[in-house]
Amino acid sequence: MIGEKVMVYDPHSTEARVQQKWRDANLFKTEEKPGVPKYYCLEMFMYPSGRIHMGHVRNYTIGDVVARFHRMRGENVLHPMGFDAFGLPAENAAIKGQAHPKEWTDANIASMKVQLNRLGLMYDWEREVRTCEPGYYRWNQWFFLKMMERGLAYKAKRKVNWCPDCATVLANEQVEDGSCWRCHSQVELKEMEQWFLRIGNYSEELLAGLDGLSEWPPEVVAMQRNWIGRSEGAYVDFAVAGKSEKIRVFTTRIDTIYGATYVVLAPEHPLVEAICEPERKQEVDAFRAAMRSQSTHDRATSKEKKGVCTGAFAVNPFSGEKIPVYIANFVLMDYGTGAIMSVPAHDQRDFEFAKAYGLPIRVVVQPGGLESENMAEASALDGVLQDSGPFTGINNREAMKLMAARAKAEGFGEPAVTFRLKDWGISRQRYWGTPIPVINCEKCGAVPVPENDLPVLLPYDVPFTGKGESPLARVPKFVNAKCPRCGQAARRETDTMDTFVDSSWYFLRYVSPKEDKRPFDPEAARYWAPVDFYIGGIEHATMHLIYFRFFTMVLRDLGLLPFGEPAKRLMCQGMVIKDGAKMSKSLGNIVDPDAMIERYGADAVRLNILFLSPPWDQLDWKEAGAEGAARFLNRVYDLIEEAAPKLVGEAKAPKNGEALLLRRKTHRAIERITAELGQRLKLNTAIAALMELCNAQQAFLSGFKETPEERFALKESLEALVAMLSPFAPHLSDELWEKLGHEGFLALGPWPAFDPEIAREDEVTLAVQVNGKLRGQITMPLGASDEEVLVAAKANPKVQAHLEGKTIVKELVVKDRIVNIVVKER
RNA sequence: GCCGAAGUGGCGGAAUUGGCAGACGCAGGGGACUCAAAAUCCCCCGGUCGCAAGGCCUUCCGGGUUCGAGUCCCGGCUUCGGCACCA
Repeated sequence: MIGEKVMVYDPHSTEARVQQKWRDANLFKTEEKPGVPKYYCLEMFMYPSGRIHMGHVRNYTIGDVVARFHRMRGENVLHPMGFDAFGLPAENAAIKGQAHPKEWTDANIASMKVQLNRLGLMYDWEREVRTCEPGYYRWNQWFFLKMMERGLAYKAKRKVNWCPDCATVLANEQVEDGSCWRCHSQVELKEMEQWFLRIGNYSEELLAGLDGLSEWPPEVVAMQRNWIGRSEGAYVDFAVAGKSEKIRVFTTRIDTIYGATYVVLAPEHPLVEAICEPERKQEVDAFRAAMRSQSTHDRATSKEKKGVCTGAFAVNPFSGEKIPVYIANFVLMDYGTGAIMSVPAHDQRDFEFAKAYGLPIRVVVQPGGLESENMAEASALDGVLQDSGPFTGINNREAMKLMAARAKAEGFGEPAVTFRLKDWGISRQRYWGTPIPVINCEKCGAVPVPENDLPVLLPYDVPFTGKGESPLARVPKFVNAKCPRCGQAARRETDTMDTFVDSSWYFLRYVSPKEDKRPFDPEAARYWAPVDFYIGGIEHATMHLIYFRFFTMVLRDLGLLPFGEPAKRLMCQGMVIKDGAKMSKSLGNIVDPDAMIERYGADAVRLNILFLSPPWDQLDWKEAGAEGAARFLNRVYDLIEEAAPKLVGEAKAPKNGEALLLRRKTHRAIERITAELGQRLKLNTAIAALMELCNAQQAFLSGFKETPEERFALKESLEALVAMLSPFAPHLSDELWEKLGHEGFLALGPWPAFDPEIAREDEVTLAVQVNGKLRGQITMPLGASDEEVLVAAKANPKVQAHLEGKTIVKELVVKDRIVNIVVKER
């Protein structure tokens, strides 16, 4: 009975006291230690929105547990935190007149740091990175200049999302169901000059690199693969009858080219003007205008195939056949060549369009029994070519290669690979971001700012109206500049960079955050990078995590890094929801971590959020669970309080009895928990194992006989429990470690050593089945022979009852596990 | 539509990857302690038949492979994510 205890532990005073000790000892400071194995544990840094939420608590607690575990095992752990401090919410606060983005951001960071520290997270704050500081963003500008030098950054006119009411460009993320997220007016497409980074140059490597990411979640790898969207096929040039123009199409099914019955251009295709017959011009112009005014959203969601004929005819280079040229809504300008050959018999979209406009359908790939006249849908099956000139009778897969080769040989096409991944548009008409380091000169064009003039500082005093172009355009001191090339008056670029640029290389800044001559110290980077373990939300699978990989490859090609992949292992933690819905202000179901900590203490909050489910599963937050976690911590506290005084005295390793059994349980727990934390990362079952060990210790203590053997076993077991609890509940553990007579901090170890000799069972319980049904259990020495096991199994009365009057057909023994006796009626 | 993940007690979830389904915890029921309550401690807790011993059923549904399937294969249903006219 432990029940008489009056004093229960108070998490608040304990946590405050222990944290003070950590601070006094500067326990979380990190530096390179040559020769000591390093471990770089990184959680995606946070946007300083003002308050942390349960998603942050989960993400950062997972990272903290892993970081602490590795540190306890003697590795040199880098575990930094910083702030993704540029971005729209800060600017919106300014537009609403609340505060300048800088003040708003700084205040939020200050309060969020307090919240993070309350959780007891092991961060080396001397390495903190804030992307809105000139010391950080100047390197964004520097990378941009390097990319310009290499032709990886370029300016081009592209269509962007445009909100007519706010008179500004919106990022894709700011378009909600085709409407402006702020004023809800319909978003239009507008052509604007934008800066792009040539991520497309890295398509092949980004794709190939996925094969090496064996420690990334397969679903993230799959998402990236789809996003990159590699597609093998061929370009084919169709001459336009009676004109000099040629239409280049991209197709993955060149084998079906004899079945092409028309050609379609995207409405925006530059050739439309030139090839359109005069009598069709009016109709064509009207259609193009209609497409132009249609929102991105409407165009993407309406599946109806619509188009008009241009009156022109294209010549099939294989057959010489003349087929009509259309423009239609389902052909996109920004994929392939913006033009397709249509084969209605073998492509569903082409089929639908042909049906709607009465165009011929012609089967050329015959899988067997297919008739052009009565098809209900297109056929994508393989087969033998028919009506295909010299290729008739050849298998279509074979024909693909032959036909692409022929196109190349005859000069009207070539094999080709296209990607869905598009170059990365980084221009934002915003204030709170990295100024793009370019000066626009009437004579010299877009001229890079000389390296020596970096950083291009973001001016402080700007008008925040929320209307029109970037607020920077209204700051004459910023805009007016001299062309670095010719010295004439020129205009500074007023767009700022997408904030995904900031987060693409922050992991490298942490290795030498104070460096001011270079973005990072290459020596330190060689020591710490790449990241060993990276944790964040899956929502970044095709955004941040692609940019992050792309930047690493570019930096490698700039000679700054010896590797091209930024993170070895990735975990995406699951979303935290409440009552089946995502936590949000509008639903009023936000759980405030501060209130939870107030009630149960940081240790209990940490333990609870990890115990409820595996880290990668969605988690429905239950407040009741925190009570369970707090209860467990209290039990551990009581246990140590009661046991500690009894541990003083002679201790000797037991050879048998209850004490040996406790040692066995202890070492099995060490084995299990070490594997969970080191490899599997199912932190919930690691906690369950701690609870089981604690239960065993309580039972042991209630019958404690205070012999040297029992003392030895209990002391070892309690020390293991407290040490293994410490990554999860670091405050209480440090306190209890002291009660057990130790000095120092558990963050520094030791992690308990596992002894397989002690963990090994000498007896096992085997299940005995008859015809696959459990009928009894037998206890045998470990490693008992099949014969011995069968004798014992058949001697078991419950088993016997089921063998009586039957013939044994087969006997199976799985060593140390199970016996199955198969019988049939006599 | 395509790609991916998942479906186990009242609930969150376990199950060493083919070997005793339901660990650990939450909620619930019963008891102890208490004048009483809280806290704590002990016992029970998938369904069903049975006084009991015990039997039968049970991992979304239907088939299959196997001595043996939550786990593997085929077909279907449901939920959640991602992409979405990508030629």
